[in-house]
Amino acid sequence: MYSIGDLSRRTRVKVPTIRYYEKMGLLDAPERTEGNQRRYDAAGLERLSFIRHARDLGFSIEAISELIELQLHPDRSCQAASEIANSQLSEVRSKIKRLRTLEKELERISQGCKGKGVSGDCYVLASLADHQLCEHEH
Amino acid sequence: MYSIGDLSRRTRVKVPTIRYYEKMGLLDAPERTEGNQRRYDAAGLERLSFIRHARDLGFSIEAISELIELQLHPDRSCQAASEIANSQLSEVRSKIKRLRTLEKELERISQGCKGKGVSGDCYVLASLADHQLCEHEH
DNA sequence: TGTAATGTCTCTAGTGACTAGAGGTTCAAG
DNA sequence: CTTGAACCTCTAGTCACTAGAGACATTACA
Repeated sequence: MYSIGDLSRRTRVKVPTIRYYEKMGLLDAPERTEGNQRRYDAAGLERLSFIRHARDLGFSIEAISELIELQLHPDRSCQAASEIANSQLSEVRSKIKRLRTLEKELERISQGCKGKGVSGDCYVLASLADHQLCEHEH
Repeated sequence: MYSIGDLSRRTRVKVPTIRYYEKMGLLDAPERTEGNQRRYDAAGLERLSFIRHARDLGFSIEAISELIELQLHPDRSCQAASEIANSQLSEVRSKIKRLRTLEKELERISQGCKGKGVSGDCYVLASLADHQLCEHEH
C-alpha cells in the first residue's frame, strides 16, 4: 500500500495534483487509514502513471477520462481512442505551425534591434506598433 | 472619437477584452460621455493595435506592459525591449521543440492503432499505460 | 514511551487571459 | 419619441493546476 507521497515520488506527480485528479474523477477514491489518510494499491499507481503519461503528451483531462473509460472496457471498439489520439496529433501539428510563423516573425523583429539604441528608434517597438512591417500574417 | 465598439471592430479585439486591458493597466482609462460610456481617441486606437499585435505574437500582458513603458520614453535605452523579444523568441523555440517531440510520439502511437480493433488490444491505450513503449523522452 | 519532524487532511483562493451572463442604462436612427 | 442596439458594472467560469492556512496523523529516533 502506498501513501499519497509514495505515489507522488513514484510518478513525479505532485501531491495536490493527485488529489485534484481524484476530485476530477480520473482516479478512484482510494482506501483510507483509520486516521483518514489515502492508501493506494498497485492499480492506483498504474492508473496515475497512465494519466501522467497522457498529460505529458498533452491530452486534456476530459480526453483522458474517455481513454480511461475505454481502458475499463477491453471488449469495446477502440475507434474512439484512435480518434482522440488523432485529434491530439492534429492539434499538436497546428500549434507547431502557428509557432513556426511566430518564430520567423520574432526572428526578424529581434534582428532589427540589438538593444544598443534608444527606444524611440527601436525596431522591436516600431514593428509592434505597425503591423505593416510584418512579413507573415499571424 | 471612437466608442468601445468602434475600437473593437477596427482592431478585432472583443469589447470585454478591451475593458480587461484597461483594468490590467495596458490601456489608459479613456474619456467618458455624460452617460458614462468610453470614448477613445487616435492614441487609444494605436495603443490597442500595439497590444493586439504583441498578443498575436504571444507576448504576455506583463511583457506588453514593459514594452509600452519603453514606448512612452523614447529616450531610454531599448535594451529591455530587445531582451523581451529575444526571450519570447526562445520561449517559442522551446515550445516548438517540445511539440515536435510530442508530434513524433503521437504519430507513432497513432499509427499503432487504426481504431478497427477492440480496446483491450489497442496500441494507443497500451502505449499510454506503459511508458516503456515510447521511443522519445517527453 | 515521549517528542519532534515530517506527512497528510480539507478548504479556500490565486494563476493567465480572457469569456459569459445578469441586470441595468445610454445612445443613435427613424 | 420610441425602439433596439450598444454600452455599463459586477460576478463567476474556463483549464490544470498551485499555494497557503490551520489542523490532524504517522514515523523515526532517544
